Amino acid sequence: MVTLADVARRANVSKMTVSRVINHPEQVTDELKKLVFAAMHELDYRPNVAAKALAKNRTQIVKFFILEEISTVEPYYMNLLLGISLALSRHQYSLQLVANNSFDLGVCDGYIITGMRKSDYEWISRIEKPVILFGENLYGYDFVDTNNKKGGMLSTRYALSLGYDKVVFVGIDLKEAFEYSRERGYIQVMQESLKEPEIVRVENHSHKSQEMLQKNWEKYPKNTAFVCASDRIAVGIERAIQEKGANIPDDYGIIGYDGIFLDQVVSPRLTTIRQDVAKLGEICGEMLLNKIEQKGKKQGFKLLDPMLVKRETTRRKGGSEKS
Amino acid sequence: MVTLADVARRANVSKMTVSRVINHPEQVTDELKKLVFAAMHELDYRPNVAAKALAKNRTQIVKFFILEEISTVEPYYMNLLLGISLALSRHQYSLQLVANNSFDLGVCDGYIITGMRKSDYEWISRIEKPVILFGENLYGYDFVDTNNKKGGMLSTRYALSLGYDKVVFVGIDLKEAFEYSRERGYIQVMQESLKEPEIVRVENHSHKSQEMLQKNWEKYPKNTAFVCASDRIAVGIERAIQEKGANIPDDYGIIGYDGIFLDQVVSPRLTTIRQDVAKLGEICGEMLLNKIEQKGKKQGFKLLDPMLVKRETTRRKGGSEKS
DNA sequence: TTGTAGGCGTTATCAG
DNA sequence: CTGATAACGCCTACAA
Repeated sequence: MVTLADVARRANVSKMTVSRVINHPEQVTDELKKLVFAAMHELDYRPNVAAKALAKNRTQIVKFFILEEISTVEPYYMNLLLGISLALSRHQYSLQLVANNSFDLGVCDGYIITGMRKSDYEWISRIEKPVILFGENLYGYDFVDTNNKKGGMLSTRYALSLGYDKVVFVGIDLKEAFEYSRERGYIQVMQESLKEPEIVRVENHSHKSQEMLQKNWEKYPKNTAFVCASDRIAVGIERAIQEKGANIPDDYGIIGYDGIFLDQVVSPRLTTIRQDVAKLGEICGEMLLNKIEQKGKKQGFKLLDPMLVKRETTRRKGGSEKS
Repeated sequence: MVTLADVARRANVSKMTVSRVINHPEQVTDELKKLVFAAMHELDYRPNVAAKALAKNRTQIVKFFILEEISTVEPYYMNLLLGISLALSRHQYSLQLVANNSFDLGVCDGYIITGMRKSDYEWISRIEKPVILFGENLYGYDFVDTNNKKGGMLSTRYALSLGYDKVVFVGIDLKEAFEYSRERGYIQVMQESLKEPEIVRVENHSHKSQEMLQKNWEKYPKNTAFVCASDRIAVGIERAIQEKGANIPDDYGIIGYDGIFLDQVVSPRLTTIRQDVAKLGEICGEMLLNKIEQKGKKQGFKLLDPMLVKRETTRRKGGSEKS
């Protein structure tokens, strides 16, 4: 195993100079830096994480809390984790996952928390180490999310542009910020278009949205588009329409939200709002590492713009659009 | 921070005695052990992972390699990861995820690898640190999986018991061990029942199995059951049958394989073979930790029995069965 | 069975 | 700007 000392010997400097080249390069002359880098490269030096952690009184571990029922967790979480892990690895951090509401905080340098609901506010506020939330919130916690309002605007605007007469928002029956933001985007675009918003909310299960539409079928005449707050909901809407024998996308349009996995596995494939979840994960990781580095300093929030993915549950305007 | 030294002082023993109580309790008298445990408890002592790692020349890190295209990865991987992480955490290990075929092995104590194909054999065999595969293989690597043959037998036997006349196996178009095992289970039960096996293979996408069935619809008369090698495939089969306006489960039965997420999100809900993926993950983690502890000693393999989950894509025999 | 001394690889601190 | 020294908390090896 190559250590700092080996590199130091090779470069004819002290261990401290090597250490500084790594951690405080601005304190070292360019000349020495060059020498040291060369030596590190020749010897293929890999810093020893444990030693660093010990010396700095760190763990180099981040915990990822999933507060939702794991069975209802969206499949895109896998991508989120990949992104997080990527960012952490770059800084020699690694990951522990915590689910099932085991409130044991354990030993680590910081937390990424997802699926926070109002009721979690209290105990999260007690955590002393740095925390970043995945998912927007109104409690002042630092967070990362897609721009949910923009997502709602994107899909609504697109539905209107395709000439659907009635555009209904099918939301998730949760009083949470991300949901309100998507609805706000919908409402804003509707009002700008001088249309009356119409929102219905269901649990985030395909069978619930399916049931909702079956029961209220007569409320939705032909030429209606359903702008949904999740792909799960969109899938249920799609099934209900198919059951009625109506035509998708000519009579009815559907736009989902999430764009990972589920959208691909139905037929016709969902037009949806895609979030770059892996990227979001990366940003989460970086933000947390910064916060750790800065002794818990507030980081604010970061919103990533979502994209519209045009597929088979909405009409074509004509022209060639990507599938 | 409470250290070994603090505990030692409190218990009026040396640091080494405390260390021994933790790592080699058999070398310490019961009397002292009691004292030490009491002291640890009173002080809420938590061992410092970094220090331990440094002293033992370990990293306390395990890498998880995903060799499949991440976009085709099954949603159940999230549960697998939770299981792995749980096992690792118990032994103060943490996790790094690696995807996108970045062949950088990095620094860690061992690897869990999933999605290995024949072409990966070569480079995996070069890895010096302990490796456990998730997914059965014929190359002598230690692995953890469900009993795929048993899974194939379970679903085939159930289909036959429900009186479906023809029972067809819709497999995944991959020359891999897990697929062969599922097929073997199917074939064995068919032969025991003096029925002719009939196997068709498609890519593991719902649209592919759907297409297959659309094209070959006339081959499958009423009273056929499709035993599928994945829920994805089963979902496509279900859609194709519905398109034809045939009745599920009376005219046609469907049984999937995996039992996480996808089975719940279609309608009617899939009868399927469920794997306890989180448990599998836990076992993976434990097996790897053992292997690390035993300096790379061969661990063999561990198969977990899958379960049949009876839902709505197969007939009822009568009686009350869980949904 | 228990204790002592030394070292694991890194970084902070202080001196030059 | 660079170097020597002393931690960081634990474990191995050896001594008692």
